[in-house]
Amino acid sequence: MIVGVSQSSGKMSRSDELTREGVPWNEFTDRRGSEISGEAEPSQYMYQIIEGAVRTYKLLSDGRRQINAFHLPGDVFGVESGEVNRFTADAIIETRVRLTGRQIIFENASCRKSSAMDNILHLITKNLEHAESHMLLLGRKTSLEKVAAFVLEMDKRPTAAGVMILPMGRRDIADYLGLTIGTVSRALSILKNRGALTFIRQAQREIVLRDRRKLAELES
Amino acid sequence: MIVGVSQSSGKMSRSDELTREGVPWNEFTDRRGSEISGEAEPSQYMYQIIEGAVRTYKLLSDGRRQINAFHLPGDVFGVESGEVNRFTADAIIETRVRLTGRQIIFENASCRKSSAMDNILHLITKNLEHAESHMLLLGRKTSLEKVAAFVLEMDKRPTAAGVMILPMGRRDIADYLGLTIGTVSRALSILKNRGALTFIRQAQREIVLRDRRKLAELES
DNA sequence: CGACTCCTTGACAGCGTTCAACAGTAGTGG
DNA sequence: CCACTACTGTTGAACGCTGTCAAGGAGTCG
Repeated sequence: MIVGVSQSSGKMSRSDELTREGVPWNEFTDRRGSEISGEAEPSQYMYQIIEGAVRTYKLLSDGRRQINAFHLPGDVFGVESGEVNRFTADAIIETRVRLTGRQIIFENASCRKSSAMDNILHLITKNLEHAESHMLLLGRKTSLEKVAAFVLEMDKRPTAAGVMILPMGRRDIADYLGLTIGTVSRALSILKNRGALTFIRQAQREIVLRDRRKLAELES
Repeated sequence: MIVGVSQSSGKMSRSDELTREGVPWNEFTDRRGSEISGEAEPSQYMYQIIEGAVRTYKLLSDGRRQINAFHLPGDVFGVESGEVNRFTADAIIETRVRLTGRQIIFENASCRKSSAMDNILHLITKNLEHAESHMLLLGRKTSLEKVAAFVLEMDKRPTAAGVMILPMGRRDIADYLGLTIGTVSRALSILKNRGALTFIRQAQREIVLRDRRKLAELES
């Protein structure tokens, strides 16, 4: 990681507000694939992504992996940890994050009284909400429904600007949806053949949604 | 629901401490199968279970169901809601719960400053932790691993006292694990045949764990 | 251009579902 | 207390969705 210094800026979302509580943030750049924080390590920091993409996941002993969430620019993660991290976080592509000690937030009396606590509660609640919908997806949706839901979810993210550029590969998508690479690939082909989306310039990670209505129906 | 009046009592767990903040709780009894709170309704209350069992779940439009969690005596749920409930909660068996308005907790200044906020954060964090492990289970474990994990999870609950008496039926277990009734039943039979557990007196909901080590190995 | 990784696609196998029959359990009323 | 009924759980057989394995194509980077 390369150390830098950050300054809060940009639009005021709920997560950005946290950065205005007079808390010092340090900025880092993580290379593609590098680990930001590891499962079962003491959790010291919370992170906000400036640029890039991060995946958080859990592993089974034999290597099976479940990605809990993808974090894109603006997202905050690590707030919800207890004493130790419950999952691993690493950079999918080159990523700039800024971080701050968690105890600064939780032990600082002025923070507790301020709206910072509301923001933290809001962030954690959002996480929980996402986790609960994702359980429904993992437990009860078909592969086609899962992939349609994934595409629509990514479409709602700030990345979207006409063309959707996915930072993650098929392996990551599969581990997020509880599928295999092959099934993800097949489902995307089906969606393409049905006219719900198209790929750009033969690059499989650049997608244009052609029929959000059809996708929403397929999501179930 | 039948109205009653409650008084805090019993051992002091993290969730019990919340009941000692001078907050008024009302007590209710819910009959088997009755809905306690519905998805998308405004969320007004948080609940603690005194006796019985509650399931919280989400539904797809065609009736497919995913149970997020089972709540047993002592458990608190509903703290984590935002403006509206994100899931439905109903009683699996006859259940006594006590409830209190959520805004009393969140808007009361004395509560905010006190340890009540720590307890709330702790409860929500526990929920999130459970949701994340459950995603790993739903997305990446086999049917046998899922059922073994379920049995071990229930074994850790206060219900356990030599014999484990499951309040929920096979349908609920299936919808919790992302399986069907048949698969759950088959997996339990396999565990029984392998000597990992036994049923009591032909009652399929009373289980004795014979080999927790073997179950733990099968879990993953 | 060459080597590597990533993605797609096909053939096949297998796990879990579906459907159905049966058995065991519980609930109800005579 | 028993008979009747409805519900719940078990088990078998066949199907199908998704996984597995492999080959080949496309993209990327040196």
